[in-house]
Amino acid sequence: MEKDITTEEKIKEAARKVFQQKGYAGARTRDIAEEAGINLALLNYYYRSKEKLFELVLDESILEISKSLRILLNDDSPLFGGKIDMIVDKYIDVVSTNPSLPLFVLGEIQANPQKFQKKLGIPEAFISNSHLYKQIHEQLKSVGMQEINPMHIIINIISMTIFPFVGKPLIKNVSGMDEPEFNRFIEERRKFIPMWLKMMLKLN
Amino acid sequence: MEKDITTEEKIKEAARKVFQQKGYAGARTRDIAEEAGINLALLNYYYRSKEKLFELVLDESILEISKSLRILLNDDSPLFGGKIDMIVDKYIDVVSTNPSLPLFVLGEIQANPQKFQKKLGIPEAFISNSHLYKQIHEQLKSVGMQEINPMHIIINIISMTIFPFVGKPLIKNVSGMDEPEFNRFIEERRKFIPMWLKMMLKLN
DNA sequence: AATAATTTTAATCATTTGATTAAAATATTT
DNA sequence: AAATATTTTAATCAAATGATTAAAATTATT
Repeated sequence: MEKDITTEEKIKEAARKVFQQKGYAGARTRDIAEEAGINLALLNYYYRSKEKLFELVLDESILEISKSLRILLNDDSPLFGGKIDMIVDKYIDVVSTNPSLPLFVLGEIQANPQKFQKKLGIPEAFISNSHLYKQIHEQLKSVGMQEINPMHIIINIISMTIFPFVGKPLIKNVSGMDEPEFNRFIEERRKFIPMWLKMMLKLN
Repeated sequence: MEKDITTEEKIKEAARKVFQQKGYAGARTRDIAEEAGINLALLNYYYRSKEKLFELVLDESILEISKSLRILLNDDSPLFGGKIDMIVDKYIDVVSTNPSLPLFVLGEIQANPQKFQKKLGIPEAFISNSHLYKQIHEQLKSVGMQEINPMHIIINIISMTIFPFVGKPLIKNVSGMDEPEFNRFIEERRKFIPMWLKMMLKLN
């Protein structure tokens, strides 16, 4: 019983890894089986089909992304410098923990947009209902920049944080950074991104 | 003769479209043939194999990206507000013209990193030799922020510009924007991104 | 321990898919 | 116009790949 769950979980973890690296179309069920160290038939025994297994992995991936976004958006501490530091720090943590997640999900959406209409649903203008959105709106108004849609600032947080991970191989190449240098580069951004955001918001 | 080139070109354009949408693994040669309105065998007649055709499309894609980056990095006008406006404007133009290009290339790198080692080569720390890098360095020094690696600012330009395209479906979803709203959003960023960059550089 | 249920495996199937071939159609040259 | 070269097509092949099956191995139950 204990071992059953272990095998099933082992397959899902292998699937997650292979799907994230190769995408749905590029992943071979045999690759997943080998990665998991199991017989190919077991994959179908536990998960019926490649498609079903993929749906499972994808749903969990989307959930993770939603969760991290919700943390970012709905932290209810008042908006001042320290809050910006904190949410950026948390967000970088999440992305660092699963660096290939964003590119995986974005790539699958591009390959199969219609499938995601249902999966994502319409969260009723999710961002603009968030606490952070309203706080940014207030702050921008108070410094006379109410013509800026707070959405821009939120997209900037996400862009400046996630893009270095999405573009990592390319960035390492055009910058000449090696792995440790790149990691230091990311660590530096923990301080700098909040600083830049505060400038954008004329905060402090 | 005229018609030969047209057919050949038609196939390559169809391949570009299908590869960009589905990726190498997800693209069927039959899809490409159908998209081009030709018989499947013609694809192999002109390009030998799916792989060869893909290499061609990919090489051209990488070239386009390199080219746009070079424009950004090596503009030799002096660094002041107007220059920032100009390079960001140009860069948004390039990305708008081919919005699915970045995600395509980044996805293929993730699926097949080793292939890109050769393809990209090591351009001897490309960015840090650039004119823009040196200008940003000077500017940061002159306002007492020499501890900031200019690479950060360049990555910020690229992030804030490209990420909205890479993440477009997801952004539209979590923001509730429709297509025209999203386009207006991008247009707004033409003004805002230079403004934010000037704040980061304490320029003006 | 015997029986039953569950898990795992090896072998095989059927479909998809990249590629080839030989013939037909079309264009070019003589 | 005949001959030759080029382009296009329909049919087919072979390999890859997702999936199934029946039997073997293992674990749980009685």
